[in-house]
Amino acid sequence: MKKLDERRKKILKAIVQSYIDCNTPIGSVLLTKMYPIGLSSATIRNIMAKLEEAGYISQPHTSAGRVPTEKGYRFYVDNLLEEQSLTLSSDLSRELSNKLRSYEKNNNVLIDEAAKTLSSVSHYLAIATPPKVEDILLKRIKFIKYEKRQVLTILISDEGIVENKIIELDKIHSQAQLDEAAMYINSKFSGLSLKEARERISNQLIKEKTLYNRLTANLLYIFKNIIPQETGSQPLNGLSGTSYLTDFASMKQIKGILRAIEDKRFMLKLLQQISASKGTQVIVGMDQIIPAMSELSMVISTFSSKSLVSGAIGIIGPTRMNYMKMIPMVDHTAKALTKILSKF
Amino acid sequence: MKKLDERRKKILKAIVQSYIDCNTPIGSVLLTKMYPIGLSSATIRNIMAKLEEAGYISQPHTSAGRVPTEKGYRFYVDNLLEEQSLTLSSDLSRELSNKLRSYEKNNNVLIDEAAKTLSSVSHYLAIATPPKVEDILLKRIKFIKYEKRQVLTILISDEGIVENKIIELDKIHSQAQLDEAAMYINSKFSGLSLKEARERISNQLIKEKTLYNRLTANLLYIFKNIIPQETGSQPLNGLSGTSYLTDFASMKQIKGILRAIEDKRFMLKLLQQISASKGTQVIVGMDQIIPAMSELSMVISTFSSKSLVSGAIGIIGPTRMNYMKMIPMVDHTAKALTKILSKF
DNA sequence: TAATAGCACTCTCAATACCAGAGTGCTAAT
DNA sequence: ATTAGCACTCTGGTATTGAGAGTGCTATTA
Repeated sequence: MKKLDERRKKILKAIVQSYIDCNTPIGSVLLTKMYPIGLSSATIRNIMAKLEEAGYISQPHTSAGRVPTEKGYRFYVDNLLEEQSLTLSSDLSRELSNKLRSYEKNNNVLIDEAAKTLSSVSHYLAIATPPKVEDILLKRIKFIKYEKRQVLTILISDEGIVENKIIELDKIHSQAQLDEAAMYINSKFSGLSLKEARERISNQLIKEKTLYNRLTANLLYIFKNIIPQETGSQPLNGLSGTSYLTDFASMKQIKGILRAIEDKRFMLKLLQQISASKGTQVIVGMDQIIPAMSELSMVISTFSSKSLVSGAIGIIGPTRMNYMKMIPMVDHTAKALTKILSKF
Repeated sequence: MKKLDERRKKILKAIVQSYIDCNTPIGSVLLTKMYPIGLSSATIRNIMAKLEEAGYISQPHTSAGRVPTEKGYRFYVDNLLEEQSLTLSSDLSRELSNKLRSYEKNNNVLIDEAAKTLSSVSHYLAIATPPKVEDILLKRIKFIKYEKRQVLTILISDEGIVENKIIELDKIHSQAQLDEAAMYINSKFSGLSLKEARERISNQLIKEKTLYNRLTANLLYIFKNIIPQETGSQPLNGLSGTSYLTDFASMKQIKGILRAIEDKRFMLKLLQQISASKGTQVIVGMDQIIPAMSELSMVISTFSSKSLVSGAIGIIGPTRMNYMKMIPMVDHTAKALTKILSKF
């Protein structure tokens, strides 16, 4: 799998790069002209034949040039991109960071803006998944007497207000009573993730009905129902550059992508894929995830906030995209996001 | 402009409808076969020549059939669609209403869901603009002492909580002090629209600096800044069925539409267009609004909530869509939305 | 006199043929 | 081991052609 001698690597790299440049199958003659390899076209042809046999490149038809296969791209990304060349121009790097810094305040807007910036510099589709709501750590809950039997309930995490709702109790209670109940609930559940909190409440409500007074039990129940669920119906948070789709995707691919975006199950699969390992990674050929999305690739990276809740941000483009530019771009953006989120 | 005799109307209607059905230019012979008009193809040809001269239909090229022009569609929609035929099957009507009723709770989700339903039954792109934030009527503002100098500020309207934020004051104040300031502010501004409120505060802060004590002035200032602005950057609220685009739009059109959606200025233009008159209306040929969107039409309707704040919901499809089905669909959905929103 | 049948004409679209260009694999020579 | 040379193959663009569909005009009919 990995035993390609130096000469073959060199040729493969040249093929991939010129294919990325020209978007046209690469023939042996053309290659000798573009790259100053000290070899004749005939020799290149021999090497190409070997590379094809090994599955790294293929011919669209007899007597066309060669095109990298998925395996070819994979190898290129993994072994042929040297670290040193993966740097962002300092101009671009500054531009990315600055744009983001101006949106520090609001997390959702920040993530949206990150996707927007990424798509506008890459000219590909940018997507960002917000941090999983369920993993947010609860700081405290607050009940505020509002009007008659109505109570304003607020869920607060380190990142700010998570959820708030006006709910209606069956009886009128004083603010002091509410405070007492809140204090009790906080003592038991603050510090947990929302998911854990919900689960624990469910258990306790069943087991120890008698432990709580009526009000506390009521509020606990309400608390549980207020915790936002990962419904899968909420719209995709950061999504930008859909109009670039027409530049690099076919009708079929566009349909596939748009459907995936609306569907949201796509995002879940995606998250599974990438959450396995941290850092920036490249998915070559997305037909594994969504059929009809072959020929498309993804460069994606994870970011995280102070409380270690993490999301992902990246781009979707043609498999023949310029990885040398795109990888550092995504990487930088994700790191900038992490920096800003952690500071807050 | 309107003086088409009965026979010509009949022919125009037949042309438009069969073009909608077949999506192919309609010739005189074909027409006589499909519709039992008591006329021969030669006669039809004569009439067609007149209709073409008057600008209602056109030929893609000599010796192809005729295709309706925008003017032709316009006339068809305005004069040739009889009221009686514009009814929804009761099945579909029930389906639409039921689906919506299950989302009564949350306005934004409700509107999203309405768009989703609309796109899934029409197979076209559905869009919905949420009510203008600026027109929401302010019910009251509330300041809640939170922690040390921090204060939780909540904006409430008839529809529920509009905005909330934790802000930081320069000094510590008691809840009583905060309540007093809130009471004062409420007495002055509750009942106004958010827009009006903001404007008035600006004026008063300039003119009557001396009238308020330090805290009230501070809170007024904060209040003003918290009022959500129509920034144009917030993502489009209800948008569904983008993947259907590939079924009826060309690459160019898709690009145009996607760009418009991301841009949001599109929505403003749109709202201007339709807010002029209430009810369901048809925009034939959207190149007026967005160039590159010719051949596309829109069926859109307004809806409103209790406090008369109104939004719009509709579909975008090919100009040759089936208006007889689409108009009642959109109409019904908008009415159902209004019903649900008013009840709440 | 309005409607119609017939006919010559026009234009598109699909199929076919053809050719230049680019690329390959193989063989023989260096 | 590398290379030059050559015969062969395949695509993509450009003509060419013929069938099909539709029109406008004219002569005919009721």
